[in-house]
Amino acid sequence: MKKKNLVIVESPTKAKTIAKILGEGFSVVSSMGHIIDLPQKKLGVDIDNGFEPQFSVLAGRQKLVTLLKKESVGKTCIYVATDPDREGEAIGWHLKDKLFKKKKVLRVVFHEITPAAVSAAFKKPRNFDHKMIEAQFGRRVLDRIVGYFLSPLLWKKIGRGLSAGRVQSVALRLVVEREKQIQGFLPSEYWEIEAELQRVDSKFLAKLEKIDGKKAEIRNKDEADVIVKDLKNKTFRVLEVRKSEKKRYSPPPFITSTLQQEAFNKLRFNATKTMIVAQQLYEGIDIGQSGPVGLITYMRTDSPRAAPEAIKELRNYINRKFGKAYLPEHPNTYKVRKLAQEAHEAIRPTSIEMSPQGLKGFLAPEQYRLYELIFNRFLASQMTPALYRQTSVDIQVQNYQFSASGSTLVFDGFSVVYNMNNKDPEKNELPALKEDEVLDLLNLIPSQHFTKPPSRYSDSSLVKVLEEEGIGRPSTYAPIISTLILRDYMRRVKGYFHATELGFKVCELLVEYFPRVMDVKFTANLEEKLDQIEEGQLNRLKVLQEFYKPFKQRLDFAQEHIKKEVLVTDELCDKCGRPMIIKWGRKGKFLSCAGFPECRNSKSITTGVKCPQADCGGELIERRSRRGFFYGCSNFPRCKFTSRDLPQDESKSA
DNA sequence: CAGTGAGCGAGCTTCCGCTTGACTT
Repeated sequence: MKKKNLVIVESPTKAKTIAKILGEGFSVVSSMGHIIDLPQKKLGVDIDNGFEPQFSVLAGRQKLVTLLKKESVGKTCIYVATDPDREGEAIGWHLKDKLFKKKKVLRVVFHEITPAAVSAAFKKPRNFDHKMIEAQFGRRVLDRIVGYFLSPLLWKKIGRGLSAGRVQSVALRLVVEREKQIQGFLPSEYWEIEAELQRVDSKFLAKLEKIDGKKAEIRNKDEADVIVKDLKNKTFRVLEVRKSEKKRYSPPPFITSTLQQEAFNKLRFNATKTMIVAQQLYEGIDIGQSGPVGLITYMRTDSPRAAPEAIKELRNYINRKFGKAYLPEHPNTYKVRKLAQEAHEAIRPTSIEMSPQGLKGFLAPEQYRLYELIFNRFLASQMTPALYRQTSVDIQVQNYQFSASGSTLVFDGFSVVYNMNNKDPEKNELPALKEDEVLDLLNLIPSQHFTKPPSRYSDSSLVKVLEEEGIGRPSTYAPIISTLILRDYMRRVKGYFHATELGFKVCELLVEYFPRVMDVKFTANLEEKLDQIEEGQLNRLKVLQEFYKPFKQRLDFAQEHIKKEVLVTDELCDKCGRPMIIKWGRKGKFLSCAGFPECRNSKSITTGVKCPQADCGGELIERRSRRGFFYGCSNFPRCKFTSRDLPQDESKSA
């Protein structure tokens, strides 16, 4: 039978699934994201003419355009089934507007790729939502203006090839500010005193909490010694025993941000690796059936909702495998984040019957580990809470008060399959205690501590803040991190981000001259306005005008007032005697004669660490390649020494 | 996982958000 209709979706995997559901009569092709966009080489926004965007076919996408046109020949209707969010609406509209102006084009939306949802959607197609498209155009144009105005400012004032943008620059700010907190942190000493107590034959530890009714603050050894001495041979008496029951609720199924966080915390995958492996699971694995099978739903999502069919299947599974006690009376539901667009459902296994163990032989080790994580998280999401019995006890010793607490697991619930990162699980088992009971003091243990600075961001914690603040989208969390590293604004050292000197410089310039754009809340405010455009209460032109006027003023001011940074060193040019200055080139920093271009002398900046190769005499230089940073010898190519880390220089440790 | 580079500045770089592929060395 001849196919009468054309369906366009965004992802090829989705195209395959939908083709199967729709069957005969529909030809399904994918756009692979945006085909039409602003040009890359120029601004592409007519600022004086209502900020009109100049959209054209993206470089390298012409082939796809030809294919789509060919596919459309002889079709009665084109159904645009791109994702049901702002971007999807715009992708679809561009297709209609630029490629199929004279054709019959209808919009179809569904939030789950299940036969029921897809069939229902095709029964009630609609027209394009122009308010939604306007909101996307507004977002697109604002981002273009911010990025393509600020980046050249950085080229002019700091160095070539740098970049700035609404999202990346705020992410950079978070990392830089954390770095500053760490640099400025002064550790302060404090002491804790624990008492080892005994009742009949069971022992436990209690901590000194209060002195004279106030929080105990012990600053040094002398103070601790005085207290320890004072406490010896005193009576420890139980003041109060409190008992409570605590529920720990099951976690929601994964969305992109939480998957990236947990994959880092539990598997040590960075955000990019998590997405690569998830993509493999989504696209399909050969599991001995005819053709590959997609093991998980779409991995770029901000919604924790799961398809009703999937929840039904899961509840049956829980009942069968774990029993009634693990199945809540009603399905668990989870809150959707405020800025979520909910185009896709949660990340979950496509079938709960495909257990990780059963697939182990077909999966690469990292695929297995990620699939197991996703599988167990989804499983846990529809199970009953874990139940704990908590006991806490206060113990009085004259004007001192000690406390101890312990908790015991009464019922494991969801935690039988998924471990949330609990704080130290109950090492302190408390005996049964009664009020007024006197305890034997076995030992007093004072211990020295220092306050610690906040820890640096990791893939996990950075993605967490970005998501909480509404900065970036599921498809961009991993690329944001990659960009900041690529620009050398920060480096990943053992999984944690260290802001670089360049990162500091760029951040400080932007914060000083563009405080509004650099505000962490800027994106959330923008999102509110975009929502208002979608609701018809605001128009795109107004949003852009309000933003642009003060922005342009600040830009002009910055252009005029920021002096091109010249970093003079104490080194002198060995050709002309003028001082050497630091410049940022394509491959990082280098020393240039201040007399450039009359004197073209340049040198590498050495680390001051000698090359460890015997009889080499060179010094190590930081090098930059496509794969990141490393240290090489100044005598290259004669000496080919390289190292990822800076070796310890014995000549320097005096 | 191993291995990355050889001058950088004079005409180039850049955004955010969708999505995967890849004629060349």
